[in-house]
Amino acid sequence: MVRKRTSISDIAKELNLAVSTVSRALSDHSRISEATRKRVWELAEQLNYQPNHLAAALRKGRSNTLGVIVPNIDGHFFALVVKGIEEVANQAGFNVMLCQSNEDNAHEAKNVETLMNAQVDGILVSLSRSTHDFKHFDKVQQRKMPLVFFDRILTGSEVSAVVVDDYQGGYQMTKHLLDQGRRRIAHFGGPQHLNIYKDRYRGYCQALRDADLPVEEELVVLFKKMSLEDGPAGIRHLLALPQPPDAIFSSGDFTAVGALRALKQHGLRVPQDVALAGFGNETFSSLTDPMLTTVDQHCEEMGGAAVRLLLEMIQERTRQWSPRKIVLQPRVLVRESSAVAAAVAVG
Amino acid sequence: MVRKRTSISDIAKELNLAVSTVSRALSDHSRISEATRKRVWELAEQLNYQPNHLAAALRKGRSNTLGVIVPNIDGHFFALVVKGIEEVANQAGFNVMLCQSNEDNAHEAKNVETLMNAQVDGILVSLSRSTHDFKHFDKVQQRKMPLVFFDRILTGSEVSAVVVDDYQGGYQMTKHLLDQGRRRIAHFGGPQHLNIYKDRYRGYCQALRDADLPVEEELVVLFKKMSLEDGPAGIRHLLALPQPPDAIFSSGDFTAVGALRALKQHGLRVPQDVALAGFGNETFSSLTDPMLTTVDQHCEEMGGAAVRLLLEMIQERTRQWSPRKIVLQPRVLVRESSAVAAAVAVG
DNA sequence: TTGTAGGCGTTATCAG
DNA sequence: CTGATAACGCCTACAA
Repeated sequence: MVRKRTSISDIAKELNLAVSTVSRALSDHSRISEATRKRVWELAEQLNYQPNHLAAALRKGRSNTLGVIVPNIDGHFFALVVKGIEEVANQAGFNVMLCQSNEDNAHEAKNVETLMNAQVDGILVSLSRSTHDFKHFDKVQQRKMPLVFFDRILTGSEVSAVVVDDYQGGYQMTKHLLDQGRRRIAHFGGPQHLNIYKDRYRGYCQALRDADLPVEEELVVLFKKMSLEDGPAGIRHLLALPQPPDAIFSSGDFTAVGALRALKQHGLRVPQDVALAGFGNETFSSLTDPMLTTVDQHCEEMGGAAVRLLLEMIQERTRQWSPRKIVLQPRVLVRESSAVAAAVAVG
Repeated sequence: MVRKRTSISDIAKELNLAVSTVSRALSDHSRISEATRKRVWELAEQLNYQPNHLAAALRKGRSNTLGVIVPNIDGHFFALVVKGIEEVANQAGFNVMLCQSNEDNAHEAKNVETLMNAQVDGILVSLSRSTHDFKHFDKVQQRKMPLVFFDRILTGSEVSAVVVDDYQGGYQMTKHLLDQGRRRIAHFGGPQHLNIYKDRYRGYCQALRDADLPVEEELVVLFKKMSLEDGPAGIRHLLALPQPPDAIFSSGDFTAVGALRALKQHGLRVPQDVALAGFGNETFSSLTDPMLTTVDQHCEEMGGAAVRLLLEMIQERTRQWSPRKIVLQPRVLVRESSAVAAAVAVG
């Protein structure tokens, strides 16, 4: 007794109506007599009718599904962004198809293909760390498929995007460390072809300059992955200097925590000997001892904003969008690792 | 100049073939002359033909999409499970549609509707913490839509599922604490209608009994959410006892870390005064000071296994599946918070 | 080996 | 206000 789904035509037959009439009754759209509208709805309810979205999608040319590509989902940041994306998308009646690039360029390209084939109505992307060019997005743009980037984009690219003002984040954080009286501030940074790491670094530099301090090359350490393990490596480098730093601003929380552990092992006290600040407000950053000063990026808002931007593009009939950028202001969270007297949020 | 996507019939026209021939050539399926096969593929390539999956899905009655419902995605556990799900699903040519229930029953019910309407070929679910019954899954089963639960299921329910042997996890962890010489071991648990919390608790009880120790009611604290904030609350309760515990086994890492912080604030040393163990191997559990002993659940494997089970069900033509359960063995990770001499992984 | 025809479930466009 | 009919793009008997 395998029940087939009831379709619009089942209802039509039962009620001696034309399918088109039923369709209209169901979608409330055109002019329909209240009487038949009611009859149709009641029977639909009774037969537990569920519209076949695939058919509708095929007919209408839109699937009501958004594609999302993120480097990964097991970090705090993207998990929250995805949460924001999903929430807003669902509210607007869109489903979300999720893909992870695993920080891999080739995988990302495959994801793009997948989503295009799945006929999504638009794509949201945050670039993988190994992505240096846009060529796998060419097809998307040729197809005039709405495309919005978030957080990670290529430096200097002209695309629609929602990003955090990483420059401000880097600037404010460095300024905070300066305000604490620190003068030799080191920096742990990530790959500079990604806007986020580049901008944080730029903010750091500018803050130093504004304080009439030089940017000392030996105090800047750039990593490829900004992983936990990079922390100890960075610390080794810094402590080997003739004049080690009295503060470190890391462009990522993972590396910061790695550094924290390494500093402790070297017998240095945080923040007394070395102040430490991260970036990203990962879950664990408030669970370390001392708790890590970091920068919050409004992850969920970012996801929501990205979806709204994408939906706008989808709604516009003229498929000629000019790149539009939304910039969110980050927030410095001062915690124990940077302030001798623990303080509250700033900015 | 809005390019329409090229369809199978465009190719057919261009090559003076029937659409069916092209279709077959493209899917390599039936017997086709090598010559035309080649011609078709070449033109397809040249025109950058992309199959319209919606149409195929409509025709074949399967969308090659799996639906996933998780309580949330911003914790380590589900993020990793989803990663595993996605990986295996993609390899098998399936897309993943993601929904979060936000630990809310009503939201979960809505998610189910959404996925059914999206015509997914099967659904993977981990129950929200506020879900006490299966009634919103009735329709899924009526429709004979493949359904697999993972991790969180209702205690004693007969469904296909992939779970961790939480009983063993609880047992082994408690045994580990006993092996460390602890005799008054407290337990922080979660809602008992969920298998995971119930089984961890059962394991705890049995380990005590096997050591000829009583399960003392005052040492067992059950929480609704197992959040970070529950930790301090639990600690307050335990320290107010005439005879406080010398160890705590928490059914979740968050509560454990909250407890860790509270213990420190009370001037107690971990593990010297109180040994502490969590459950879940959250990212942060290895970043605390001391590092937290916990239980790893093979999250990604769980996701993969769940997908494989679901795919099996999808492939079976007879839509008469008998509930099948896969049980993964957890792994106790001994770290600083429970062992005076830090040790290695056990089990 | 290839072509013909019908249909998956909806929606849109015409008439009536 | 309602009905008939033609797509949407693809697949699959069945026929040639």
